[in-house]
Amino acid sequence: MNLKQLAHMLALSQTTVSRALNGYPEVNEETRRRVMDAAKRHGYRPNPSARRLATGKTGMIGYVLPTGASVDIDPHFVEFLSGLGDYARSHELDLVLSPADADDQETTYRRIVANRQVDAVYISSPRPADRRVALVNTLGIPFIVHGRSEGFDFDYAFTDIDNEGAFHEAARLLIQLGHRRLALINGDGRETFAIHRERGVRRALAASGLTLIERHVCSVDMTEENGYRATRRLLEGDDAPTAIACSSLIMALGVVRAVRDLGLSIPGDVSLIAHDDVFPWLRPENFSVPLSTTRSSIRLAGARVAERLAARISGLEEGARGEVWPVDLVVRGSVAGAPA
Amino acid sequence: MNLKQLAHMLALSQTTVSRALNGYPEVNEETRRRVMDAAKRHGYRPNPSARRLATGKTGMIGYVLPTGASVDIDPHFVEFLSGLGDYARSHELDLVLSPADADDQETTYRRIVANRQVDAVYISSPRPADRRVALVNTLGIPFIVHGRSEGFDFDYAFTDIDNEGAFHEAARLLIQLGHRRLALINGDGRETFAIHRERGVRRALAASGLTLIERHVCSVDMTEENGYRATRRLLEGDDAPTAIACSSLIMALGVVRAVRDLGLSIPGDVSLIAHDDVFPWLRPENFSVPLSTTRSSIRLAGARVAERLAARISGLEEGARGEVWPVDLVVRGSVAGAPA
DNA sequence: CGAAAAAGCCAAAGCGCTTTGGAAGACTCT
DNA sequence: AGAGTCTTCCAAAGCGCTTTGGCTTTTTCG
Repeated sequence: MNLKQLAHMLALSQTTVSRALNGYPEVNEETRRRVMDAAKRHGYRPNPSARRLATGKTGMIGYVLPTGASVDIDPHFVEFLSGLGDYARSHELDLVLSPADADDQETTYRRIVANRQVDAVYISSPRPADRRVALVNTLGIPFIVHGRSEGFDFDYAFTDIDNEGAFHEAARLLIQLGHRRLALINGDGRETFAIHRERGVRRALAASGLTLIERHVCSVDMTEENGYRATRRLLEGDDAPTAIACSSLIMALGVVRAVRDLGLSIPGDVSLIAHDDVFPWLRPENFSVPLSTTRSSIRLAGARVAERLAARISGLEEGARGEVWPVDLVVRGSVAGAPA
Repeated sequence: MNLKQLAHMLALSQTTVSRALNGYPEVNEETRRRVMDAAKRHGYRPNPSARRLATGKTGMIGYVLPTGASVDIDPHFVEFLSGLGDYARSHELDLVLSPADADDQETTYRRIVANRQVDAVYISSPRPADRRVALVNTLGIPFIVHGRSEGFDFDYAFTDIDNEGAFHEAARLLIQLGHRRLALINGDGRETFAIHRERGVRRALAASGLTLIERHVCSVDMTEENGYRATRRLLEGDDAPTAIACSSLIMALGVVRAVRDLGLSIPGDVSLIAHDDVFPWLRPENFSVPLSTTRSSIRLAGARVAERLAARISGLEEGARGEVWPVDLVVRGSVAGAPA
C-alpha cells in the first residue's frame, strides 16, 4: 500500500493525502480525518526510502565506530548504548553505526554527511581540540558530544560529567583522611576526561600544599591487567602512595588484586576510590572490600544524548549549550585514614 | 555532483554512465574507462538514498536491539560488535541498530523488513524455537543466527560454537581429576547456549555414572554478583560441589570472591573452569589463580557473521548452512585433583 | 453586491538513481 | 549485397514520496 493507491482509493490527490498525514494546515479537518482513518485502517506507512530521497530526513542518528584489529571497543559503550537505545526506541529513531578505520574517521564522517545517511551524530571519548568535533562542526550536521573537547574558536553542544569536580572531591576526602601521597591510575591521557580527572586531583593536592608526582600518575587503557601493573609499579617503588584514585571499576579489579598479591590490604595500607559508570554486571559494593566511588550513570548519559539529538533534529534545541552533570561521591569501606 | 551532471559533462546518457560504473557488460571498455576516470576525478559518489529507492538495496545490515529500563545489554555485545564492525568496514557496510521493546521485537522486525531498511539481519542469543528466527524466516530477509535455535520445521543459517562439546570436555577433565560433585553456574537457562552447556556437563557425568543434581545447577544473568551468590549457595549447602563450571568470566569473578570469603581456596578446595569469550579487558590468566577456560573469541564470531551476511546479500552464500566452531580447553591453575 | 481574501484541492515537477525497451551502426555470414 | 547478429548507446519510465505553483470554490467585508 503506497501513497498513490491510498490517494486513489480516497478519490483524493497524492498531494492532499500527503499533506493530511503530515499535518499541513491547508487541508480540511474533515478530509484529514478521513485520510488518517483510511491510512490507519490499511496500515499505510510511508516508504522511508522515498521520503528520504524527497526530504533528506532519515530518522536515524549516526555514530562513527572506530574499528580495527587492534582497536578495542570500550565496554562502557554498551551501557551508553542501552540508554541511547531506550530513548531512541520511544521516538522511532534508529542508530546507524558506521565502522571506520580508527586512524581515518574523517572519510567516514564526510561520507555519512555527504550521503545524508543520518540526521545527526554524536561523538564520544573526545580529546582536546578533537578533529572530529571540528570536522562535524564545519560539515554542519547537528551533533552532540558526549564528553568535552577544548580549545576551539567555536562553541558546541555537549553533555559531560564533572570529572574534575569528582576527582577533586575524591582526592580531598583522601587528603582529609591524612593521605599525603596520592596516586592516579587514569584512562588514556589523551582524552579530555582523563585530563580533567588529573586536574581535579592536582587541584585538591595543591590546596593542601601537596603535589601529584609524575611517578604517581599513569594513563593506560582501562583493562584489569593495566590496573594490576600500574598498582604493582606504584606500590613497589619508592615513596609508595597510600591512596589511589582509579578511573574505572575494571582497572580497580586489577588494583585490588595487586594489593593483595603484595600482601597489603585495603584500606589498611592503601585507600582506593574508583570511578563507577554503573555497570549492571560489576558493582562497587560487591568488591571484597566495598569500593568507594565517584558515581555517574553512563546509561543516563546515553539517554540524555539521544534526547538532545532528537531535539536538535526537530529544531527544538539550538545553539551550543553544554551541560555538565554533577558526580556523586559514594564512600564505602575502601578508604580509611592514612597508615601511620 | 550527481549522475545527471556527470553524464552531461561526458556527453553520455545517464544510462550509460550508470552501467559503466556498475560494471554492466553492454558498454565499451574505452567508454567505461572514461567514465570511471571522470567519476573518480570529480569525486562522484552515487546518492545512496536514490539508489536505495530504485533498487531496494541499502548497504546496511540490521540488528534489533532489545531495550528497556530493566533490560541490560550484554557486555559481550560490544566485543561481538568489534568483529562485526571490523569486517563491515572493509566492505562498506553500515550496521543499523533498531531499538525495540524487549517484549515486542516482532513489530520492529516487521517494520525494518517492510520498509526495506536493511539488506540482512542477524539474531543473537537465540532460544529454542525462537520466535525471531521463525519470523525472520517467513519475512524472507537474509539472516544469520549467532548461536542456535532448535525445533523448527525448517533449516536456517547460523554460526555457533560447540557449547556442548566445550562443557563436556571441561566436565570430563574435572571428573578425570577425581571430582564427583560438579556444579554449573550457567547463563539464562532459556537460551540455547546455556542448555547446550548443561547438556555437555550432564553427558560427561553420565558417562562416568554420575549425575548433575538440581541443586548444583543454576541459571542466572551473568553478573559478578550472581556468580558470588550462586557460589555461596552451592558451597554452603550440603553436598557442596568440589568443582564448578561457570559460563562467564564475569561471573567467575564472583565465584572467586565467594570462595575466598568462605575461607576456601582454588583449586585446593574447589576447582573452577569458566567460559572465556576473550575480552581484552579481563583475562583469565590474570585471575588471582589463573583460570582454566573454554575459550572462543566472540569477536571472531562477529567478523564471521558479518562475512556471511555480506555473502548472503551479494548472493554468494545460499541455503541453510549452519557452522559450529570448536572451542579450546585451556588448562591453567584453577583446576586440581578433588580434595580427599 | 462585487471585489478581495481565504480555504481546499490538484497536476506535475522534482529528489537521483536503475532498468526496460529500443535504435543505430558495425560486423559476420551466406 | 542483403539478412541476421553483435555492440554500444539512449530516451524514458519507473521507485514513492514531498512540494511548488495554480486553480476553484467559498467566505469575508466595505
